Amino acid sequence: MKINKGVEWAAHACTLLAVLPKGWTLSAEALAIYHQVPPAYMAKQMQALSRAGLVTSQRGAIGGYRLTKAPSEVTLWQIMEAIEGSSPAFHCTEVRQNGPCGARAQNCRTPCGIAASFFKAEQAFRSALNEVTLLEMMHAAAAQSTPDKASKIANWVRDNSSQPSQP
Amino acid sequence: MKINKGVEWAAHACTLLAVLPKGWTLSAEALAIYHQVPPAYMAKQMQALSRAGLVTSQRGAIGGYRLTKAPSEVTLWQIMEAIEGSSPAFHCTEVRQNGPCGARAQNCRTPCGIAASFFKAEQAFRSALNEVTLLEMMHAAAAQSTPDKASKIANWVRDNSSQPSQP
DNA sequence: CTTAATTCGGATAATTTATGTCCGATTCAA
DNA sequence: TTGAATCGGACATAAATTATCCGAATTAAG
Repeated sequence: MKINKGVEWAAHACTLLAVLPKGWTLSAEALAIYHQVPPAYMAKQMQALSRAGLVTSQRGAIGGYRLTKAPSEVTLWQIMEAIEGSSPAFHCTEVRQNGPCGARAQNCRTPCGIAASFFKAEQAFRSALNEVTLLEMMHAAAAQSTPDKASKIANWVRDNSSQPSQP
Repeated sequence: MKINKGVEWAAHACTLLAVLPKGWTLSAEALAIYHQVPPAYMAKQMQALSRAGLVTSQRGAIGGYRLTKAPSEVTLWQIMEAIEGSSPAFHCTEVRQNGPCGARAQNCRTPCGIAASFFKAEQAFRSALNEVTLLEMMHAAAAQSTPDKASKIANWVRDNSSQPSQP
């Protein structure tokens, strides 16, 4: 069981987008440079976030991404789900129906004890991630940051973000 | 994020070993036939369970596997850990130290908010699996079984298990 | 209105991991 | 001694992750 690297990148990218002035955008390339990760792959994660509706993309000359919702309305699970999909990690292959003593399909309407336990555990996992919002991650990052670093970030964001004209 | 197929097989195998008369064993091949899965790959999972100490292997003629502990002392997490290993699913690559605004390593002694949240969620996952014992899985399987199937299993186990001599 | 610049987005390779197989060395009962 | 069975590693295959490329779309500027 391993969580995609893209989930980590997407979470950090969203945290950075959250500190952006309202209406401004950061391009996928800028996000890749900021986090020092492969640009094309970073772009792929952003596209997944866009498909999931967590970010809005702005095309064209000074385009980029911005958050769709307020940071308090975005959870870590939503970000992970956008990248990894929502299918369960434990995929029951109905082993109980196999072999010389296999059960009939008609007696397998409800999941077996093993599958049920894994579903429950995964639900606990999702719930824990759903309780963490982007706002809290921003605060956690700010708490670990130094004043020096904070201004460095503010300057970099100012120099690398853009404000598309409003329609 | 996907859980190895072997985890499911190992869980079912342990559930079957749990109904075995005390001291008797089932070979990896018998377990593979019972669950209708590739014998060599089933054997690989059993070897992992053996390394983890959950089952005891008996080599030689009429050898096989038996549970090491009582079913009430074996949890679903122990089985999963034996197959998948205990390394976390979320591997933090310390993205915060990268790029133009990267933090210094000396300021990264504690995990960032994102990594901490994932660790917590994984802990919830593990705890949920740790609360499910093999005994409960036996009971769940028995509850879903029919009298007809129960005797079928009993007969099959009688015909395919063996009782090594005690030292 | 045209052009050039810049972006997103899907299609496409490369790499890593998971899955599945095979065979010799070892162990034990008959 | 022999045969049966396991263990463990080495070896193929399939799948998923990781990474890259290039066209279509969009927009600012000339």
